[in-house]
Amino acid sequence: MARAGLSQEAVVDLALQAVDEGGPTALTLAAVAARAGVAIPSLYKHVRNLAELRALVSVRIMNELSDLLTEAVLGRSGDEAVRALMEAWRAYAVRHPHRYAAIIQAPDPATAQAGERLIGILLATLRAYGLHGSAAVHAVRCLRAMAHGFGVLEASGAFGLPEKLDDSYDLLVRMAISRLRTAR
Amino acid sequence: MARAGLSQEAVVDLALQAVDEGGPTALTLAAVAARAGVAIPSLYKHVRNLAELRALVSVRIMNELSDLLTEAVLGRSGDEAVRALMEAWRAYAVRHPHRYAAIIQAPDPATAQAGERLIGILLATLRAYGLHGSAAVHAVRCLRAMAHGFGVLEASGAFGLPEKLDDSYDLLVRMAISRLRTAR
DNA sequence: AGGCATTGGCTAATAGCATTAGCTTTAGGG
DNA sequence: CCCTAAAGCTAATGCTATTAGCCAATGCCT
Repeated sequence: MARAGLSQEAVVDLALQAVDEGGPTALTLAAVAARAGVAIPSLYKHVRNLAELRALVSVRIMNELSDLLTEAVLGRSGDEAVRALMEAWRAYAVRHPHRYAAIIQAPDPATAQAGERLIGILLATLRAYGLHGSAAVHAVRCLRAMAHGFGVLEASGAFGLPEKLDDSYDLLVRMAISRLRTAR
Repeated sequence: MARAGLSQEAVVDLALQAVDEGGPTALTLAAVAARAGVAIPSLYKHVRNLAELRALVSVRIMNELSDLLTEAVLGRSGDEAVRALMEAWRAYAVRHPHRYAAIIQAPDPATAQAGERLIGILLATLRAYGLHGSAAVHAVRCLRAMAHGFGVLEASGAFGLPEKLDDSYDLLVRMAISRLRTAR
């Protein structure tokens, strides 16, 4: 029998595909195996169990987001960088709502590391405001809470009113920026 | 055989208990039935299926939160009201992290209604700033994104650094308030 | 080239879950 | 006192993850 030529990478790819199409609850070993054209137990050769697969998916998503944020702040600084960062963040959540909804996982070492990378990007962006140490940490947490909260709510359809979401997000970003400038 | 004397209310009570102890994934018909001292299929006399039970739990949680927020703003207005509101919100998420994590559900009519009640409270609180119509809607969305984002991240243990979370949240609230005052 | 260990696939079996069907018993109102 | 509606039950189905153990393909080493 010809081998399918799977790998952990490939399995995670297919898992992401499943998430994109059916949301986080559609990430099932059966769905991934079907996509791979393989029997379910074969997946255990590449992944310890479903929990690990979920963690791997989460890490992949966080890294994807980190890449986009890095690209967004390249060549910018200060308010402009923060605005670009926040816009890129939301753009990712809007473009891949299901994927974004799958980002939250039980805390485990692998995802923690991916999360630290994300935080590092934010910290670097805030250096332009002269924020270091604890002040920067607090500011980063605020940016995360804002972007993540908006992303989660938007992705889950919690904003039902007809007002434009772009305008709401714009206000949110201005809330962040104005305080950052004075919080030096 | 003596009846257990269940009701939809009682089933939701037990479901909430299960969520509190084991998180959203612990909300299973088996767990609820065990708590009720009843066979699993008996639950279907009180609840259409697991999805409906989840929605009912979500509604219950949102209403609980709404009650707390209402109480928090009673007798206050303006900045003080917003600060009390945000503090109460976070306090709920901290006190019941698992419960808070179970709040997000697929959009359905019942939860939508509970969500509108929450939004109504926020809108009323913002009236003190002279915010009406669209401006108020945008501001409400920002408050929701901030409080919810922080709550989700804190409840899931995403804030690992030693800096005090109280201070981070305080900065977040100040970000909101300062812009609200000038956004009239 | 040939042997052989490693690897990646398989089938079969188990156990937990939700859901449905259909039966029995309880409780309470005429 | 009956008898109907509600609330419980058991049994059966089908989906899920997971484990055990088998077999074939791959590729390295001589």
